[in-house]
Amino acid sequence: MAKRPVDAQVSFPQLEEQVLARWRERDVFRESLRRREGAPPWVFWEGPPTANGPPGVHHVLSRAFKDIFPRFRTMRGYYVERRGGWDTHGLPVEIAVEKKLGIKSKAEIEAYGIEAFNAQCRESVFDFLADWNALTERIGFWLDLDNAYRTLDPTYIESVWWSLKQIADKGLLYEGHRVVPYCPRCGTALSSHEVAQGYKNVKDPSVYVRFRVAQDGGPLQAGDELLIWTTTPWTLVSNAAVAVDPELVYVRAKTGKLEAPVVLAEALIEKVLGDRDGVQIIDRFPGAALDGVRYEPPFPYLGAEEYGERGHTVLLGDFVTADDGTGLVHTAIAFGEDDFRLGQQYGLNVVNPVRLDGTYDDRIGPYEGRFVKDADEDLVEDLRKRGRLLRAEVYEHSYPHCWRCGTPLLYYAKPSWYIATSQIRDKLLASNEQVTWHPEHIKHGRFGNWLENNIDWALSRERFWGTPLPVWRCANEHITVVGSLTELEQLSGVLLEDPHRPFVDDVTFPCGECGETATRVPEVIDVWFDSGAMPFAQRHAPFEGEAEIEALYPADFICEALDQTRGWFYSLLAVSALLRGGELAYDHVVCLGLILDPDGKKMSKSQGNVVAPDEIIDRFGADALRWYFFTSKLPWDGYLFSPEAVGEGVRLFLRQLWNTYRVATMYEPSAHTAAAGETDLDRWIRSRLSATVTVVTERMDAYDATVAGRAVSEFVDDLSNWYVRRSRSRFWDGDAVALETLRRSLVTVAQLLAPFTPFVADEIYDNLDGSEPSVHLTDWPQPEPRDETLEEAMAIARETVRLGLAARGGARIKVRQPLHEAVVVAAGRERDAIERLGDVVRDELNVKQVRFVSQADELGSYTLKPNYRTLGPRFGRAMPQVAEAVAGLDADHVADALRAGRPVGIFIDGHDHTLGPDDLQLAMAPLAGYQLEREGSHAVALELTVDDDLRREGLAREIVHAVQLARREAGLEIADRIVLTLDGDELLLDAARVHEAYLSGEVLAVAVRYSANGSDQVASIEGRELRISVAAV
RNA sequence: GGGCGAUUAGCUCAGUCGGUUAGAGCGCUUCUCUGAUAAGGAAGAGGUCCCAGGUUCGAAUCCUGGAUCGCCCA
Repeated sequence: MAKRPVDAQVSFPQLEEQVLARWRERDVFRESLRRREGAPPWVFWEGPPTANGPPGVHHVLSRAFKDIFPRFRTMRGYYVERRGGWDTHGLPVEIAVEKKLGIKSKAEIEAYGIEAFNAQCRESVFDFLADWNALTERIGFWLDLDNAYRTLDPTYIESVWWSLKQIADKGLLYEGHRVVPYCPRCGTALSSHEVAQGYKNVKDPSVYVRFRVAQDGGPLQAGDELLIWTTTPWTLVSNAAVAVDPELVYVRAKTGKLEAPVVLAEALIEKVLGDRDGVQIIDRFPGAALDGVRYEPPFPYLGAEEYGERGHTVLLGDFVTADDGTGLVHTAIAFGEDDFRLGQQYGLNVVNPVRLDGTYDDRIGPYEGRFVKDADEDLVEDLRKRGRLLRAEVYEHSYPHCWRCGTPLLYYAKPSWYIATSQIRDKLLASNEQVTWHPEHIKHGRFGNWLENNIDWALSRERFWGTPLPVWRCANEHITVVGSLTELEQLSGVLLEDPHRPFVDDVTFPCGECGETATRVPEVIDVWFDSGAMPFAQRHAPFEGEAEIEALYPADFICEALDQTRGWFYSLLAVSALLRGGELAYDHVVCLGLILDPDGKKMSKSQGNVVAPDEIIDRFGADALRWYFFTSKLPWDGYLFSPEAVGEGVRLFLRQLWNTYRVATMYEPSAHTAAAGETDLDRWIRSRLSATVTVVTERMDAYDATVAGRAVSEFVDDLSNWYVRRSRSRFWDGDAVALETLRRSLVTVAQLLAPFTPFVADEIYDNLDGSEPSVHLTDWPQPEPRDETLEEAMAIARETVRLGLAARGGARIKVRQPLHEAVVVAAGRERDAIERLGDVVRDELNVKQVRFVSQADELGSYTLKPNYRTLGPRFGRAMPQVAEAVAGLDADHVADALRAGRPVGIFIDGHDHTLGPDDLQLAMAPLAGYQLEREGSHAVALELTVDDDLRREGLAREIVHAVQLARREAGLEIADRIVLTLDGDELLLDAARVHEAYLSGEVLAVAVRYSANGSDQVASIEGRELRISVAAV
């Protein structure tokens, strides 16, 4: 029996707090782990969030999915360690601290002191830890927060160092150049995220410049002019080469305005030269023909020899388009991504005449010391004077600026440390190949493409708060990569308690090769490497615990939002591949979509459309929010989030479940009903339950919470709207079998729901069963054998009822008015089904009997349709003729034939063909004059004649209804016995007398009196007056 | 500019292997039932399956191109 009464007006948020208290008291989470000790492990990795801001509703999404599958797997018998983790390093943390301190540049940070600055960072990353921990618990995300790993811990950093040394030992760590968006004023590179914040529409010069060909080459002659276009004249002083598309068609042409022939893409003649008519094309050739042509640079400050052999020549590039410009692209190695890559490809030296503060160095003679952007105008004027300018315009476009100080960013080649991931691309792809992605398209789409185009991992950041790059270098450029704190101690004699900057910067040691002093390079590493190292770093491996990293891989399950494809999903895979080759890093990934507001806009603070999780949870509860995320749609396409949508789930599912559960606690089983035995209805709901267990298990095994959850909700609907509804009178009688069937169903539902809505599931379990301290400590239910015949029969019976009720609706006869007969068209299995469940059908339709006709003739006629699904493949092109032939058949005749098991012949294209029962679809057509509802091959008709007996019976039911209302009006409890006094219209009183036993039973009257009474309530039944008095006894 | 995804009823979403009357819930209208739970049941209105081509006997579904939105990258 239930331990507690159940409040119909439950507050789910309050209930959840009670359940949380019970979990704490009974130590349920830890107990769930203890009980599975020694069981097969199922490995989950937590992708660490940063706790320097409050958690949002999108964090609840990922945390809900990170919870549901571990809970499910635990119930399935696995040991699922769930260790929390915090990402603690990185530029966002630094920026938050800069804001707090009111400083804006690296110089200011250095002035403030790196030690003090990093101390601030260390503190701020846990500013919102309490919020995160509270939310994690409140939403029922079972995660070991007490032992959470933190990327700032020396043990964690040491594991990261170890892995970097492994990578360096394989020759995959190197220093190279990289073009980054750089703010010359702040003296720092910006992350892509920061760059995205700072785009502004600006007017830049747009100049077409003439480069004179230096010597004959290919189709060109010395003195010809290459036309190039740029919006950054300041980069022309370090022009290194010109790029053309090898396949694009170029021309050598004479214009009226210039003496020398010019060279440009044919497609752009009009755009560049203004008109086509005055242009005389001398020669046409593909860009490949220009390969190697030597030209004179626009400015004399840096000679070709500075760049190497291919300096100031035409190169072939795959990024050149004929969309704008001239089809010949000015290439300045140090100032553009494409330029830089092309330079690498052709072995050009990186020559950068711009200082870190954005001014030219002494190599650019007259311009030395000038801020590059400010030199644009003078440089253009210089070109004009020397006859090197074709024309100069103003060009409006969007260009990135520093979001902090507004300075235009420069794309700028800087030295940087790389991991040569492009060398292990095959291993990355091999590892990805073994991953099961949800949704599947990520694998060869977004993620696979990204891996295919893998470029080396730019590992270093010139910042302060991060894992220091464990690389030491001496004056002779000898490199030492340090793999542990102990190793550093052995080299230097210093054992660092805190390996962060600035302490680590002070550690030096004599170089192992030459004995010169080695000092650490200044960089810290990309935070993504931190998180990618979590599989081993969270355990301080290989220094503690597992000495073999291999034992820690792979994860069975990880889950993050879509934006992690190039983030954590990549860093995990890459770190794994760097250390372990192409082995599987993680088996299943659930990749969640983004949460948008109801208008489809991304939630952001500046838009003011952010929904705080507490707002939803306080109103509807955590179960409601979880349920919404799991079942409202497939999670990877993103959500249009609104509180109302969450509320709908509460109303439609949680309330229905709760009320069904409440029914199960309202009635006591009574001994005398125990022998009544099990009915078809009981067997039906058990079979449905079993089917539900099967489907939920299967879908959850496949990481499909959506379909699994919806299957549970369909079952609860069947339980509530059919089983409970049909079992009311048995519950009222205390039928032990019915009550036990309901209770058992709900306990199993609670188990199925435990991973979805852990609070309400546990409350139901605890109150209805409670043999374990929590539903989360039970084993996942096993399906029992099903009775599919009965399930099908019930479906047919319910369909029959549906049609019958529709027929009543059509005839406008209330359900309370009994009718003699329902006539049902059904044969074979269908007839068996309806006969078997005849009580249900008669009762629901309120008819005295159900009569069957096996043919439609009495109620309507058949129509006939070809089954395209079977006939299409067979007849193909002849299908229209088949359809025509079928339409020509006599439907009733065919129905007879098929019923008798005889095939039907048609004649097509001079051949006879035989059609079987599967090839034809019979449907009912209505016949006039009957109150008939039909659908497909089903039909139900009602006999509408109401005689006096039926009329009295109908009136008796109306009276019952009226008395029930009077009881309620009088404030009586549901089980109160009454003395009933009736007076009024004689026809009504007559009906009451005839059906007095029925009436008394329904309204719990110990006696019925027919007389006038002072305290009457007046009811009107079909316009006749009935005065009712109810007196509790 | 490139990649990936999405587009189905007023709203939120399903739609299996291509099969001929495209579904559900919510909302709306009408009715019904209430000893059934802020419920239940019946009926109704509501659709250019984003657009245009193509493949096919047959396309919401497959192919090509385009539009719009979102994400990622440049």
